[in-house]
Amino acid sequence: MNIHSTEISSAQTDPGSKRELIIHATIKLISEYGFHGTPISMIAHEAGVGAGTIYRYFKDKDTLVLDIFKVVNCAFKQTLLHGYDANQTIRDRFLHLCRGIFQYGIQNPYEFKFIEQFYNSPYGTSLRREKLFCNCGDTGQDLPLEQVFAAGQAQQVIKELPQAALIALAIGPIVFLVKDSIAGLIQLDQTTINNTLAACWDAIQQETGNNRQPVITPSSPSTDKKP
Amino acid sequence: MNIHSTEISSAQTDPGSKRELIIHATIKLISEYGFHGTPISMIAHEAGVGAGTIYRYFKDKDTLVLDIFKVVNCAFKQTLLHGYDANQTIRDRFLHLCRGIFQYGIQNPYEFKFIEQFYNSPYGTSLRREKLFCNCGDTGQDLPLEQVFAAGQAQQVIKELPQAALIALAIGPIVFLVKDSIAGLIQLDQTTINNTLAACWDAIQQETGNNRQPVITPSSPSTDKKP
DNA sequence: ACAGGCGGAATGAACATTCACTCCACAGAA
DNA sequence: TTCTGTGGAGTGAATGTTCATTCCGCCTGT
Repeated sequence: MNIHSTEISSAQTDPGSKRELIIHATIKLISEYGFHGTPISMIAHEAGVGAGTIYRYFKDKDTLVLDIFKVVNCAFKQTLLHGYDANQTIRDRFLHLCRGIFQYGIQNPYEFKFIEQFYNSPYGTSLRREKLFCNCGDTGQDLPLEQVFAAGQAQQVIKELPQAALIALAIGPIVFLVKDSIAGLIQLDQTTINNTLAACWDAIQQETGNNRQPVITPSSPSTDKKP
Repeated sequence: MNIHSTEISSAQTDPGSKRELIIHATIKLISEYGFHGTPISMIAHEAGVGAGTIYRYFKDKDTLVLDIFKVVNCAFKQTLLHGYDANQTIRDRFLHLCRGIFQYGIQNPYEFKFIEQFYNSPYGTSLRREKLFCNCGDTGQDLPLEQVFAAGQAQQVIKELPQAALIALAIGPIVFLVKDSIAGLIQLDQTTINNTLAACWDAIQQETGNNRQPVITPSSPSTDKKP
């Protein structure tokens, strides 16, 4: 068997093995310095292995990072689905998923920043464009958050905005805040998290009527491109 | 006079000059590939100048990027303040600033991603931590968005959340959406922008009473760290 | 002719990757 | 049990490449 295969064996999940040491060192360093900012020599040093050892487990630096991303991204998604109940209300399902992102980010700062880095890299965006990034066991269909939005819009509980905008309104603030937390710029307590999650819900929920204010454009007349 | 000084002279703002060509090439490439991902040779080629020429205008690669960041970041802030009226309502001032970010990002995708990259780099976060990043003519005081939040909280128009959370709720979705737009994943029309801005306001505004729902924590009992 | 901006080859440092070697666990012979 | 041969994990110096930076000669305007 080729040792470079991505098949999961006991040797590949045993913590303390060279392979796991390399993976953790890579996640930690790349989350901080980025792909091009972390030489193999630095990874080897952080992992406490020889540089050559890394090439016993991974074909090259690209493969190393790509393989790790797949594993970390899948684990992240699995975490979100833990305890997820499709029979709950739209709001509760939404809060469950968003809270999951929050908690994952706080508990796994290196993995969180690693995923972030990857998604914002040229490779990440091309993956996202081709929708190839969701083959971790799920069938390539919509993410649960997108299902919640679709269901919520059908029930007129969630605003009629493009999916991308809803995702931005939900995830954007969380990613922003978690990054600040990881950077040590703020200290997140449970109350702030709860209130922020509630605010995210306020952003996407469809109000039932009364005093909705229109958004007027004061300066620019109308710069629509495609109506 | 030292040519490496950051003082602004006519030679430094004339578009079409070697210096400007280098700056624009750097912004474009670094916004796409990041600092370590863009060699000087690539910048020289993109700018259509010799590699050595870059060192006639900038001491080294670090200085090049840092100098550009200062200029771009200041220009960005100036754009936001254009047409800003401190006598408007909290909501209108908020929308003005957020709309400005949106428009700046769409009209200046390279500069936008460049700023993003920088803020998320180790250098950027340390700058943010030390609050040194706002010396572009302003007096180092709070950003206008923070002033709006403070005033809004005093008037009980804006939620009692930490400033960092309010900023995340306001800017997070916009950054998220603009990045998707730049990556070509979505097409932003003015209606979507308006509705997203309104949703951002919904996220931070203090509701006047009635049916506020509490956010309950289903699984975790209470993981507060500092009450 | 000459001063200085400019390009790009030259330079040395840092990098990704390779490879000849060491070390160790274990199987089989004695 | 002890000795010995073997295979494969592990190593880090060696290799060739790429990078940031320097330097020198060309070329243009005066």
